[in-house]
Amino acid sequence: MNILTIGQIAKASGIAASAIRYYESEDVLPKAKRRSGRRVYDEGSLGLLRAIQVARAAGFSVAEMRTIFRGFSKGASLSRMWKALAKRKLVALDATIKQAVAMKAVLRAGLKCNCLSPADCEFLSKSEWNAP
Amino acid sequence: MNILTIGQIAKASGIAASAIRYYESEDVLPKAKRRSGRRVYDEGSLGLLRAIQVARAAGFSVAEMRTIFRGFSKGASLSRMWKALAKRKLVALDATIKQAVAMKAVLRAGLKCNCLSPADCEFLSKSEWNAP
DNA sequence: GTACAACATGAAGTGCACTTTAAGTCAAGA
DNA sequence: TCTTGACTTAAAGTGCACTTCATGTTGTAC
Repeated sequence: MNILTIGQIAKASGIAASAIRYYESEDVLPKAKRRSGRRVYDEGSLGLLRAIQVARAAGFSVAEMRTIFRGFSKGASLSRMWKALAKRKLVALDATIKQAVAMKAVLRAGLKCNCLSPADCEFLSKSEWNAP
Repeated sequence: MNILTIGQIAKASGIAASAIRYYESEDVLPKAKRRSGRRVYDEGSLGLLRAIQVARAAGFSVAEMRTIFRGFSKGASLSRMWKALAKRKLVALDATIKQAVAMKAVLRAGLKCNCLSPADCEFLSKSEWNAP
């Protein structure tokens, strides 16, 4: 396992170096080892950064990622928090997927629809997708 | 169709009145008619607000919603913009769904996994889900 | 050994999406 | 009529997730 500078993992992961420093300061990433002041990383960190990318894209906040990623290795009570958050998030992700599917339906219909305004668009007023 | 005050649609839609005024100011919502200064709405507006909720949840920005919702009724060139945005968004929504599915896999694995840290979690380092 | 790019830190700045505040207007009920 | 609460506006404030800046240090190439 060869070592990487922050610039190198930044490039490799597609996450800005400033963002990586920010995640470290926010305790989402563990404090990187320093070699004469500079952060050094290994390839394992790259996997973690990709996990962060996925989590962000899936709508996790920085605070949530702190719990998710730092909770991996911690003891019983933190682990319970982790599991509780993970379960809530699984539900939230299903909601996200449902919303995305609904919005896809809106857009596809919009691409075909010739209504004059959203307010009296027959499709928009249909209740299936804009349910309570 | 009975008329509604901003407080009433706010309650009915679950969107704060301040947010509704904000959407109007940002030209996402059409300017509401005023009755002695106060905004008045009809039930059609409720459908539009729900559409906005779905769009927000699906990751649309306010600027995008302006194009999406105000573009419904406009002429040829705006309609072309609308269609272009809608197509791009359909692609983006598929990406969102994929990310959500990936994160669900991460979380489900995490709920079963006994690794000591994310950095050396065998699952996290698996490449299927954290692909390029 | 000197120049320069890449790094370090802390603080301040940015953009988005609202919310809150301040000061005033309006309408309906006691 | 008076009070109360829901409304109006413009402007300022908030929280998040970073980015940029100012200043200083380090490692490598020449």
